[in-house]
Amino acid sequence: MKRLPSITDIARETGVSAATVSLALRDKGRMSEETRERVKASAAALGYVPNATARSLVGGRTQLISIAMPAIRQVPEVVSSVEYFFRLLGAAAARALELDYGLLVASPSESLDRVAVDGAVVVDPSHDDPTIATFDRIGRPVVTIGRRLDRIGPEAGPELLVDNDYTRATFEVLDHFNEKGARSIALLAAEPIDSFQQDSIDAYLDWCSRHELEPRVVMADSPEPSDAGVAVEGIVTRPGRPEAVYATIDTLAEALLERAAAVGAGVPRDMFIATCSDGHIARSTSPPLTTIDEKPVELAQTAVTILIDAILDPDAGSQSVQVDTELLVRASTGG
Amino acid sequence: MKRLPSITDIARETGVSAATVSLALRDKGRMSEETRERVKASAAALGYVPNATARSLVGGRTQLISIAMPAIRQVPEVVSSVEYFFRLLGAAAARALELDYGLLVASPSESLDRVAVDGAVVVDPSHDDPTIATFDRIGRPVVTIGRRLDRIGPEAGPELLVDNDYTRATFEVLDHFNEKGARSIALLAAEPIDSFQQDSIDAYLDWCSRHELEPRVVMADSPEPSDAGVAVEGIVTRPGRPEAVYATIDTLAEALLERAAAVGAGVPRDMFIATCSDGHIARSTSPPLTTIDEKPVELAQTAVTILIDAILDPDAGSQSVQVDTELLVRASTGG
DNA sequence: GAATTCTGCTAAAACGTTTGACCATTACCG
DNA sequence: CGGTAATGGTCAAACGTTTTAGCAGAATTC
Repeated sequence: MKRLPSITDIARETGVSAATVSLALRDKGRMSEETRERVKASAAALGYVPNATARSLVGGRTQLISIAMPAIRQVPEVVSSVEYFFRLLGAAAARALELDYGLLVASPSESLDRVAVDGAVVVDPSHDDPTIATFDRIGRPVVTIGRRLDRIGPEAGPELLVDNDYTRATFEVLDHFNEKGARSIALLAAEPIDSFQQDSIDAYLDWCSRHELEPRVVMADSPEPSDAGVAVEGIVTRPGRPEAVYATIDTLAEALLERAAAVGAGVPRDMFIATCSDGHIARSTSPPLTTIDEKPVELAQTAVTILIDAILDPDAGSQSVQVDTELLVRASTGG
Repeated sequence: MKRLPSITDIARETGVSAATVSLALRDKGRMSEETRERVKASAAALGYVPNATARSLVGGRTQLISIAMPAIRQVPEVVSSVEYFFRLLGAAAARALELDYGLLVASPSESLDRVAVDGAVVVDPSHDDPTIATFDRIGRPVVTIGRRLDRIGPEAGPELLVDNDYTRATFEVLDHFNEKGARSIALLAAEPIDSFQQDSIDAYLDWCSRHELEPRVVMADSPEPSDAGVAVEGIVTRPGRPEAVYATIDTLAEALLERAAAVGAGVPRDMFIATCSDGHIARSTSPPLTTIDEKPVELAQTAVTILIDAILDPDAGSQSVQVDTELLVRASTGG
């Protein structure tokens, strides 16, 4: 790799010291306008580009943050809610760039063996995420999108959390079903259960007991349509078919819809369906699905903003922000 | 940000020099097994994490590469082919990690004002990409996924390119239409025309002239369904409706399919449709769409591999790899 | 028993930048 | 005209590593 012009080269060219060059280029320090201009001109002529590494070394900061999401590792296979994750990623990158940070794509479980980033965003953290453990230990901030299930030890830093209020969102769906006249409501979820699904299930059970309805939670082996077959079949078959189903994941709702059509159960005529994570799937089924829009763009923007605040002021305390979801009512629940 | 234990702290602890610590931890240099173990034990006890910045400064490499894709900036809006880009990104990150590199999400048009990465992958490069220009100038390798439209100046480094053979892919689709008995075939594309669409159009025109068929290229204002209305309408209306349409983008095909259904034109009964970029859209329409699978995972893996090769051996020459597409025949062309 | 090789380690330079302390000059004040 | 202030810079340390050259002593060779 060829040697790039450095601050010292400019210094030699213009006959000033390296310190002056450094200051001149960043419009700091005291010097004559003429010197400053000469330095800048020389820098431009030489095609000088500041060396971020050297800058980081003295500054102690890399201006880099990372984002870890489970979905990214499974990408070669089918990932549910691709659109959700992609939006999350895109919005995070954009916000980071605005704040003059770079965004590094990490995978969870990758327990960084070198210090390279100033902080991390972790999406849907698992309970034993080694990245989080390491970051806690070395005192680098981590903001999670979705609740942390661990929170271990006194060494853990302040809690930085961005999340949707899934309890409220679930209530909203169930109330909507109720208003539309559904009396028996089932919930369809899939392994593995993350904090989001756990919250939804809890809220569902709570809601059912308040409304004195018999809860019915059906679990699929995975969000993939092929693995959801049995669970979906069980819901859709005739005796005991619920009047409404809230599926926690869009692929589940899609599978359910297909199966319902196959056995001649009309949606929304015979059954309502709603799901979480608005995206292409929900919009393009027939009928289109009523969904909870989780506002991934806001989630990511908020997370990055909080993270960078925490980097700039390490002594600031915990921060916990809830991003409101929005119920998008579509034809699958009668418009 | 609290000061982390450094190599010097370990040196003091164990009573050896910093150089020895550095060598010990990386299993290099000559020293007694006992010393090596003592150093490692001390490092572990102190919770030492190597400082990547310092390492980069002396090594001249950051172990970081970036990936730029147009789609990432448009993410707050609707992005066509989300799945394609997400897979590209995920596969690139995974491959980079395997090779001990970090992947930075960049946006095109962001003309890096500091040197932070060792090389870049640019997806669907535009003709005036400032990132590419800068990288060329400072001698950092860039591999593009999709042909470069510029290639300016003698200073430009070797060409590093990964691409699908869209000519071949387009021929395959058209031959498939032909075999199925379609006589009039239209092509539907959308502004802005990138290298991929240009290749497809050229191939289409070529194919038509060889088969002595009248070509019919229809352009939409953008890939978004809302902007494609007029173009789609023009194709679908009765007199002169083609027997088959190849839409270069999946959202176009989807819009076309919907409009066809609306005017009572059955697919595949009255018209065949095929599209590019396999993804959820193509799989879930009814009927499902015949597509060209571009193999994004392979594209990204290859790109990252080539890039890192070029970083490790800057004097190696140009590299150009074609990744084979696969025609996935589905119901929209009669199975 | 002198020359050579091996072993185990260290010193110091280098990477490119930032920053705080300092130092000449020249200008200004009363 | 002596003292203070402003101007326009420079010096050197520091950031945490890697790497090359070298050195003292022990072991081996002939």
